[in-house]
Amino acid sequence: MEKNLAKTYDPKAFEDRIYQSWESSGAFHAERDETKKPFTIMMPPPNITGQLHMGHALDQTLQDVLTRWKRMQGYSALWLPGTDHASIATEVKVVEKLRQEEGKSKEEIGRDEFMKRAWAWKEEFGGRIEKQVRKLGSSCDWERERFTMDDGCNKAVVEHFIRLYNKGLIYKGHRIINWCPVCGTSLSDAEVEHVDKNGKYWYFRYPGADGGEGIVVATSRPETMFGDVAIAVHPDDERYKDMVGKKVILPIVGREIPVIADSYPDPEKGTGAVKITPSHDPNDFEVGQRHQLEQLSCINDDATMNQLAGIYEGMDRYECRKAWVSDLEAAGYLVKIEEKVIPTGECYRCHSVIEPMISDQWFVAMEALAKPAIEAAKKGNLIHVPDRFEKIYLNWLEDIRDWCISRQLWWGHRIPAYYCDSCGEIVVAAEAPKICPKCAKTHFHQDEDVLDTWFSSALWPFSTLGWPEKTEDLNYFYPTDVLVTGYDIIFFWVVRMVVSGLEEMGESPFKYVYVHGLVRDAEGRKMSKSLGNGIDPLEVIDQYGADALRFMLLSGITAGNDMRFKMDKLESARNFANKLWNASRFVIMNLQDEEGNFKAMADAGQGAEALALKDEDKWILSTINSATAEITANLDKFELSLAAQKIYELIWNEFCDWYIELVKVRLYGQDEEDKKICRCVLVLALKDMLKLLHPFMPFITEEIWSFLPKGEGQGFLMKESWPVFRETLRFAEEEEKLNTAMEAIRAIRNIRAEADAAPSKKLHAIILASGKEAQALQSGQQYLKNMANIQEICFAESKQQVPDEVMSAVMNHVEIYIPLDDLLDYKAEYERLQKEKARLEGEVKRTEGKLQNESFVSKAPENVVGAEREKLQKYKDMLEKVCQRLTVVEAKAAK
RNA sequence: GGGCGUUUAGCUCAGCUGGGAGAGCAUCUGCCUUACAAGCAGAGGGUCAUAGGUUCGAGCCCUAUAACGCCCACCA
Repeated sequence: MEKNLAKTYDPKAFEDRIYQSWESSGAFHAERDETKKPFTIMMPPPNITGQLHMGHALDQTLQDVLTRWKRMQGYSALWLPGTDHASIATEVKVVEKLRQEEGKSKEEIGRDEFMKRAWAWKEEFGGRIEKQVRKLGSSCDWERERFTMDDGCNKAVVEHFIRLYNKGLIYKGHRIINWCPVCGTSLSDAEVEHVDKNGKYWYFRYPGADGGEGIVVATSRPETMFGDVAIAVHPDDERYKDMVGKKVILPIVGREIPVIADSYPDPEKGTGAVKITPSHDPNDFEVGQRHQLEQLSCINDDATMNQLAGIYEGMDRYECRKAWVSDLEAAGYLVKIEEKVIPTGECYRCHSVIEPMISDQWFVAMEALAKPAIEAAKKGNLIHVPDRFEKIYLNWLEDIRDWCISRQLWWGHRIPAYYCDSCGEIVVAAEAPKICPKCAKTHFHQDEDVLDTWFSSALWPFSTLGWPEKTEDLNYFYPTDVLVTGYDIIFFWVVRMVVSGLEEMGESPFKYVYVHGLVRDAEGRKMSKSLGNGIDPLEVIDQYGADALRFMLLSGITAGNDMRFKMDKLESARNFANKLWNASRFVIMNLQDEEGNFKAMADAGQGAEALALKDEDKWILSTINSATAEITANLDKFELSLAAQKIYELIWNEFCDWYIELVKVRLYGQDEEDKKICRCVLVLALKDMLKLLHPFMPFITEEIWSFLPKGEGQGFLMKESWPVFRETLRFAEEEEKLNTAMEAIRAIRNIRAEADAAPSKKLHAIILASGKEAQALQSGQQYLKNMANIQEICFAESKQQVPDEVMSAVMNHVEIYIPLDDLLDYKAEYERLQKEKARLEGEVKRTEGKLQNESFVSKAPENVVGAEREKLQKYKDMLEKVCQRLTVVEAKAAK
């Protein structure tokens, strides 16, 4: 067993091992514990077809940070994982596999056989993504893992369906829906993407049946003309007043159709006359209903033309369009062609053009269901982070249309509706009825269709906790606390979860919706398979470690905004891990003797306050203490990125750059009692920082933790308590003192660099100081000596004691002089002082201006005015000193 | 046609309730100093898109404009 960390940071050496030990010890499992408050997050279930991508990685990281943080805060934190059956996506893949491997279609093997293949697919690939999620370090409760098509979820889906049906909120309707001819199924409105495409308006003449001129109509879809049943004009349109009620002839086809008056046509658009095709256009469908028009379909489910298209039967819709237009043109019906951008609906899965079609489908009546969901957000029972997404959420709900939930697929939850073979009576029930309530016959067949994937996803926050049973889990963990997801599925998922949660549970399924953006590539493009610009999180983890990936994904992001994936950010995160690794190695080294046993430490049983702390000890403890408060406040406000940045600065800038360096001289010194205190503070500080960092970088912090001395009953870091701010660890005076010393150190280092004095060269310093600063530097002499490599410091009483041949720096109440003999570079100093003078003059001018402004003095808060006065004094003071020095240096530089 | 976001250092982005412009990377200069060169020390670099307004005070609030991006919308 190694006693200290390995020489180099190698995440591969421990990440998997640590994850396994967490999981096998049950550390992720959330118990119902009435002494604790629950904290619940439902993982958005990844598709079983999916591979882990960067979007998941971000999503997972955000959730894991929140879960680990709350768990450390003492909540019973449940993060429930699972996968989604992804009806269409999976079916497409299984069909494809079947075709490739066996050359068969799904119809050829039949429904039962197909379902077997699909389940086999699920078994094979469903587990893949779970392994990948583990790689990220996600601390979810695998013992409660669920699948949207497992028994419990199935039950919930059927129950929900039946309940809505019985309330009249689910109905079967013969309506126009979005049809994807390639996927071979209907789609909901949300599943249709709108794309602007270059197209045309063709203007055709429909001659009058009475031999008159008829009407010219523009259309972007000539191939639907076979389904035309009327021409509509606006009742107030003078041009067509006489035509209303008359008939026109459908060109070539010869069928007579009426001219009707309806408010739908816009006289400004096209010719003001619209051909009405109720079967292939949603607007025309409505017009058709208003006027009881026939519904003539001319396109088949696979987007070929049917017999209504006559000689074009069997042609693809676009082939037909071409031929039909040229035939119309030849026959003299084409009036003109106009280039036009046509808004087109595309299938969100396969991007083929949606065909509006009339068919029998199941719908959820949304209007009544939407109301409570709107209320929930308005009343603040549902809070969006950032809040602008509330508007998007509300807009969608306030303008909601009925949701088409049936899909002409096999993989999914089969609709629990049964039809009597004799009389056609519909019975909605969990199981096939024994006897028909209408005709008393006994043969039934189940509806062939399955439900929209999102119908089951909508139940996820409570179906996973056992609903419809009244389980203890449901009672304890519901409603959940936060839902974390990307803005791209607000409509598909978030809205529907809220709706069904309110309907079935009477409470919003979560209090907060944390919405994150997309992870784009370095050029800002969306990562996509077709572009091939995706970056595989697993490869990144392999190379840089999961901690680096997680930290990188959280750095510099804001809720709701997209981010770019940059390799240099990743390296920076990895470097940070490395920095922590080495600092920890240093700490551990100093705790141990040659055999690796822990040396004696001052007893910190009563806390750091009980120790004989030196100023720098108080400073670092105080700094960590206030950072703790800030980081916690950031997390409370979902400002994960700011929290991550603060812990980064704390570890690197404060602890590594200053505290470790300050304390080295003590560790290498002779005072054994003081060494004990040093070790103690180092461990205390490191432990607190590891805790603060743990939610962000769980692996490295856990690994380091395992090497540190632990108290009774201490095990995993992930089980430790989140640090809290302690009033007794606030040391304002020491902070001020150290800040003065640091400023002086920086000033001396600057002079050294300017004068090109080697870092190894010992220097002397003469300091002229007054007030608190004088005291701080007097008692902090050792800091300057160690940190700026000063051999001797002389505190002068007056300028007279300062030799001529020096370089200088001016601080508030402090002047530092460094004799440099041959290395003197007055020119450099002159330039620096000039700049400093200009800066100070600016500051003096600005503050003076403010203070001379009477309304500022009278209206601004007192403390602001006071601070401004102090600043003015300080700057004037410094400016005076700089000017004095400048006259000396100017003369020297001139020589 | 509506709505939203972004515009801050060369690049990628932070900037909490309005009170002296920040980080990472890149650049320049020194350093292999016994935790770390995946590092240390020092330095340079910004009219916070533009124009108005509110305010004692604006990167932040209001109005308008521009560029880029996104979402929603049933259009022939």
